[in-house]
Amino acid sequence: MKLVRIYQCLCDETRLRILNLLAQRPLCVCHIQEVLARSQVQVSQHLSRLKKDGLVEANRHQNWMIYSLPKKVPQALEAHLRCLQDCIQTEPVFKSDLQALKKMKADCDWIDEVVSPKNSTAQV
Amino acid sequence: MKLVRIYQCLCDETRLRILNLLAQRPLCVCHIQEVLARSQVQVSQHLSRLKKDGLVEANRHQNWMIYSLPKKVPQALEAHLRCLQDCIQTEPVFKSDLQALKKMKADCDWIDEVVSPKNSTAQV
DNA sequence: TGACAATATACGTCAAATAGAATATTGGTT
DNA sequence: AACCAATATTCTATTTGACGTATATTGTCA
Repeated sequence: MKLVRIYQCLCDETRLRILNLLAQRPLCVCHIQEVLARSQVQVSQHLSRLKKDGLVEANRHQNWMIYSLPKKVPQALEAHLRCLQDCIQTEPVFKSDLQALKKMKADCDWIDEVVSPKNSTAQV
Repeated sequence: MKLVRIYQCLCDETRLRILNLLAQRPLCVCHIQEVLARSQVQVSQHLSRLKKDGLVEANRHQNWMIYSLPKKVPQALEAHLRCLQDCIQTEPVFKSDLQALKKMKADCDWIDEVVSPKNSTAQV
């Protein structure tokens, strides 16, 4: 993957906010939409942009698309995502996004179950 | 400095190539122009873009503007520039730019003298 | 199957970024 | 002062990106 592509993905604040959220946990579109207070279309478009370049991956579960950071990414990308994580919390938007996310914890706990079920028969 | 600004600077390949060159040594516009085989205007415009956000600094020496990476940059920027440096050599363009630069070494050695003169009276 | 919920895609529009041409600026030289 | 070399700026055309509206897709459930 070309280096410049990474930066082209990261050069939009909405996408940075999305990645910041996904760095916490897998989420479905509606949760992201709610935290960012952006339209469904906008969130969806940014997500598909990120997916196109492999910065996120998507898995459908029933009606919901669960987006997450891929477990395994190219080395350059991994380095940059780590660097991003190191720097991002110094900015208020990102911090408050995480707080908003925490408040919704109950709403998205089921996702953790789906992604890494403790009991493999316990599917929703 | 806002994080997204950093990425907006880095999301253009020409600018990445410029930064890659400047990571080696201070250079004047005409050298960059030659290595990148881009027009004077284009190089100048990208440089002024980078300067606007503090990714490079400029010092005039006679007819020449000497561009260089600032010694001291904000922490987030520094982290990202380091990350960039770690990753950039895996791509052919950047590697060959450095080789082209080496071939011009003789042409730009005077810059090193100007930037950090061994003998302070030895100005061109 | 019909209706609904969650998400995606298509298309048009507007703003911002890029590149090129022409011109301006700055400093040195004669 | 006239001229030249190096670089910057302005103006304009073109491209690209973001966003909104409308619509399509996919899966669930009655």
